Amino acid sequence: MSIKQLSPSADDQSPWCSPEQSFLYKDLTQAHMDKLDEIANPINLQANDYLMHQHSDAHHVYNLVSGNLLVERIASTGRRQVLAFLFPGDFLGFPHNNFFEFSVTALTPATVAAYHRKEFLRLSDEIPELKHNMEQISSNVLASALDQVFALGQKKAHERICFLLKQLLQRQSGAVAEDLVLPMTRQDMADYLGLTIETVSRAFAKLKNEQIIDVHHINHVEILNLEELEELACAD
Amino acid sequence: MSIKQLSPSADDQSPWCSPEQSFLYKDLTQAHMDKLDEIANPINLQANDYLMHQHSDAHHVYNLVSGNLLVERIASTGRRQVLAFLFPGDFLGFPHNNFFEFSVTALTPATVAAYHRKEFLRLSDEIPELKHNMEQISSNVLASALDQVFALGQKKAHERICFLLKQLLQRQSGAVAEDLVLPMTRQDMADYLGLTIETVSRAFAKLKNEQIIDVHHINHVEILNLEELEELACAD
DNA sequence: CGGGACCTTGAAACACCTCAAATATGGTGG
DNA sequence: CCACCATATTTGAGGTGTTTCAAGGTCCCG
Repeated sequence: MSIKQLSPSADDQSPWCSPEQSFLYKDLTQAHMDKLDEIANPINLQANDYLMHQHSDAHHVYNLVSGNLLVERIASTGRRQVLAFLFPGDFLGFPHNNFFEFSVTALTPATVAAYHRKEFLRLSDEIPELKHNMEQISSNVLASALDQVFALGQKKAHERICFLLKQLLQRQSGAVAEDLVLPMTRQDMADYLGLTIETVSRAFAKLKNEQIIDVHHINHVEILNLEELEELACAD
Repeated sequence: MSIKQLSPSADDQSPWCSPEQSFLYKDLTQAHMDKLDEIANPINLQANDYLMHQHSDAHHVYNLVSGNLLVERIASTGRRQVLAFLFPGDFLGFPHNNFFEFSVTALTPATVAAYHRKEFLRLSDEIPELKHNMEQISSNVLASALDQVFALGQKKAHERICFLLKQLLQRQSGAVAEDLVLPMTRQDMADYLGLTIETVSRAFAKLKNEQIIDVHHINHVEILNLEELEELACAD
């Protein structure tokens, strides 16, 4: 099955995943995009489906086409840390690790392009721009992880919530301050930010009370005071 | 000045930084090691010297030869997060980031090999084994960052201390359970683990009281019960 | 309309933080 | 070698933020 069958567009000249959406495709020629598409296998996930499990062999790498994913690590004690939320265009799976030290699950129905790791590596050796994009992506992933370390180490509960909201606003394509969609549950946010679900809930109440946000619907938030939110979020 | 002048060995056939010590040199031929050495510039640091400052241009990448370094990020609010402790053989500086989003300072007198970023990249394009080592190093750095996220998000104070001690025991070459050296201050540990200095001190007291460690000297610890320490440290 | 999952709110407990003081450490000059 | 100083660390008491436990409310879907 060709990956192109997933594309809403019937135009065979355009890649199924546009370069505007995905960092992976940045600066690639049409011919190179086609080569990538040739080795791509589409995977459709329902909400709560697992794309991969912790400690599994890393036979594939992935690119998220649509929907939202969650990356988590669960300890033997049952404690759960959410490591990342993924958005369309995000790349997943480090090609130089033989194992995935995390699980990945779908928050919403999602479509993922899967590449055999070896084929992908061969292609990235062949296409310098692709290799370069991979290096940039690795850099960005590390930067995100370090931002999370800073947030968990230094910020208070309501600041961590602002950190998350700011991140969602930046990374959700098409997100606007008037209607920010939260694709994850309060528990997911809590496990991402190193808090409990109750603390997350109280932090939302506090931010609402301070007129920084308004919660229109459980998963729809309006940013009323973006400046103040960023002030609270950053601290760097 | 040749980097070899730093080597305690007068043997010009052996690299100044041995492959046993440094991941960067893994599987490199003698000729390739020599090429690396040719573009290396030695830097000597005293304790508390800065190797680089946050937001500075990344003109170089580095390899730590001797001594211990600390990687930190300081927010505009003054809050400080220690991102990593570095040991001999550790690589530093992502070649695909144009800026350093952290500062690096010496905990002890240290020697660092500096490489011009562009020359280093040229060489890594030329030597596949070097490129491969870089990819492995990037993977390992990310893995460490994710471990830290888990620790900060999910672990209690004394568990975080165990996490740090276990890490030091693994990464300090030549470290033994009978005499583990702590090259950093309590404040550094606190800022690494997202705690205060007092909490770190009390966590040490608790672990000592429970006969898991013994504090021979401020910076010299004996691990009395490694199994229990790892049990507390891990939780994954 | 009913049931289950998710979310919010309240009260009490706890871990960690803050502030303050005491103690220990390491370096320096006599 | 010792006294002295600045700095780092420990310890104590009290306060705060977060968690825990429990109850009540909301939303969604059949």
